[in-house]
Amino acid sequence: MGSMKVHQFARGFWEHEPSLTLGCKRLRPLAPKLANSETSVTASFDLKSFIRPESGPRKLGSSDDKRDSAQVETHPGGTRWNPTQEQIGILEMLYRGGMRTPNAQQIEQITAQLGKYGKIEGKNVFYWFQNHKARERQKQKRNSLGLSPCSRTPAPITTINLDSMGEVEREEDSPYKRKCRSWGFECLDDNNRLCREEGDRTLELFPLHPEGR
Amino acid sequence: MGSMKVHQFARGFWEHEPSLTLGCKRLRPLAPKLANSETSVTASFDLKSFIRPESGPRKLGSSDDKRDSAQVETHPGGTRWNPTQEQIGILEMLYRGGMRTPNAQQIEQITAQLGKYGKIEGKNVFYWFQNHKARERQKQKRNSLGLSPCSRTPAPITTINLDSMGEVEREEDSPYKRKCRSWGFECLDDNNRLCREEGDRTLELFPLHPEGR
DNA sequence: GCAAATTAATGATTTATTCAAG
DNA sequence: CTTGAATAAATCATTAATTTGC
Repeated sequence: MGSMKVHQFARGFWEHEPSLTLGCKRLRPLAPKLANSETSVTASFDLKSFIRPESGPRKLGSSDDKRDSAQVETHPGGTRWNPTQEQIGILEMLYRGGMRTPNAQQIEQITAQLGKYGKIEGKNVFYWFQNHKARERQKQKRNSLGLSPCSRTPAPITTINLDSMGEVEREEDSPYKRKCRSWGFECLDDNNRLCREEGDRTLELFPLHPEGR
Repeated sequence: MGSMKVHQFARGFWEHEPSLTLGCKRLRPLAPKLANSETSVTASFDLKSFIRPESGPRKLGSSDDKRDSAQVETHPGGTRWNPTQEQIGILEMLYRGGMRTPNAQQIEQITAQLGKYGKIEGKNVFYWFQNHKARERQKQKRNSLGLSPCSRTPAPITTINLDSMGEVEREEDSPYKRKCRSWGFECLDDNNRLCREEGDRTLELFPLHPEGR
């Protein structure tokens, strides 16, 4: 599958045909927007913003290329994460402690911790919370029909702190919290699948608003 | 904020009335504008429109970088992506070509291309496709009620290929395709916000299944 | 002719569903 | 059947465009 002789784009391929012939149906909301006639492209940000990281067209699998070295990362079975008892235990503990949607930092730490008990990636942690939350909710809903309608049992209070992890920051069920989940850098493996780099990064980017909204 | 919680709660109870939400909840009075089919870019606002050249140099030197200076419009604060005509044009072209859920590699390439016309990140591309697909679907559904019930107009066939990009691999509307979206590396900034590292990474992880599903 | 107020469009998140491995 | 993984639907939030009042 890795056939893509990807070679980045030929720089100015469409450069001269920005709007092409498709500028007729779903254009901007109401009126023309223009604003960015030429300036944006020549504006200099071009390189600047790119040299930031370590700019280096990584492998990108030109041909097969098996330089996987100690790439034992991939679990032997190569399928999905198979949590160990310890991992589940910790996760549930955190869940019971009130954690519902850990942020990046938390995920990072949790993953690091759980990593001691078996292979695991950040996304596994993320998904686990997502699924667990959802399923607990279903279960609860289901029970609410056969049990007292008011035993919500919000969640015990515990305030666990995963080692160096600060505190759990209860989150009740608060639907919609606009927490800015996010996207990390994405890469893909030999099978053209996306994967995730867990280590610590140079975090940055995303200037982000002062939060004061 | 708190009110939303109720909202969510209620949802659980009335879950059996999907259409209802459509009729009274957040129904947008919007009308499929599209009246302005073309309105070529006629420099009408001369200066006014010029005050938003932007294309923020998202460097983030990590140093003090407090030198907002030309704080004008360069969403240094990380506002949301504001696509340019060219970007939208290309995206729509790809969409019309059949692309619906680009994989990591595709997103990477598309982003690189679109980056020439303005700041953009991979997640923007991803989201764009998600939203566009969903909204096209809504629109279509809405129209199906007021128009001939069989004019599906599946979508033009084009087979565009983003330069070196193989082909688009039509994907019709196929709901659920188990394509393995993914997770990228995530990091967070000083405000504890998640952000994205764009550079190249040591891609790996994710053993993954042989695709044969 | 502008600028605040309104409104339509749409970017970004979160929750609900669905699929399938074990 | 349980549950990790992924996608679709719902919905929040922000911005551009349009109105409206002066």
